[in-house]
Amino acid sequence: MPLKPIAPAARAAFGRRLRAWYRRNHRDLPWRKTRDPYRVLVSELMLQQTQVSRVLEFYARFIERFPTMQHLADARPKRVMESWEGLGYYARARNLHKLARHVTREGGPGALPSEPTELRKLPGIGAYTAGAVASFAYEKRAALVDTNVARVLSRVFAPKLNPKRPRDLKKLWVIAEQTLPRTGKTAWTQNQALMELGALVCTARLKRCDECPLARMCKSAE
DNA sequence: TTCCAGGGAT
DNA sequence: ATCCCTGGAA
Repeated sequence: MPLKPIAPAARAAFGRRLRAWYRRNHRDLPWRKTRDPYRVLVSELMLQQTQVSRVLEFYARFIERFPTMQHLADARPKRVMESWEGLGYYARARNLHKLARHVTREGGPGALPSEPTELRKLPGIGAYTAGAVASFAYEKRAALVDTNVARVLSRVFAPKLNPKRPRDLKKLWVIAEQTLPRTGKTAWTQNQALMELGALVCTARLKRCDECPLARMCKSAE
C-alpha cells in the first residue's frame, strides 16, 4: 500500500504555520539553548520517560555533576545511578553510562556521531533518539518520530494510520521525511515545533484544535 | 482508585 | 509481545 505523497503546497503551508506557531508559543527549556550533543542526549533520554517539569531538576543536577561525556565516563556506576534515582527506567542510566565509556574509550574524543545510523549503534539509542541527537545537536536534516510526533502527523495527514501499529509507524516516518524542510537549521525548528505542538496542543487525550495552527489543513480537525 | 503514556531492549 | 517505572489524567 503505497503512501500518497504530500502535495508541495500542503507541505510548505504545514511547515510555515508550524514554525511560526513555535516561535510564539514554545517553552523556554535549557536543552533547547545548547547544541552540545552530550547535553542533548542526556535530556532526550530523560524526557523519554518523564514529564518536562520533572526532568528540569534532574537534568540540571546531572549536568552539574557530570558536565561532559568524559566526566560521566569517569564516574562510578553508583554515583550515576544515584543521580537517576527517582526517574525510573534505570536501564537507561546504565546504558548512558556504558555509552559514555564506549565513546571515550582509548583516547576517543568523547564525541557522539552525527549520523542517525551511527548513533543507533550505541546502547540506549533507538530510531527516535538517533534522529533527535542528529537534528537537535548537529542540526542535521534528520527526521524524528516519537509518539507525540506520530500522533500529530497522523492526525494532520493520515488519520487512518494508527501510530501504535508498527507498520503504520513506518509510514509516519516516511511522512516525517517528506515534510522535512530543506535545511538542517529549519528542520531543527520544525522538529522542535512538532514535539511542542504534540505536547501542548495536539495531545493524546485532548485535541485543542481551536488553538492549533494546523487546524485548517488537518484531516482530523474538529 | 484505576489507567495510561512513553523508547528501547530482549 | 513484554517489561521497565512513575506522575498525573480520568
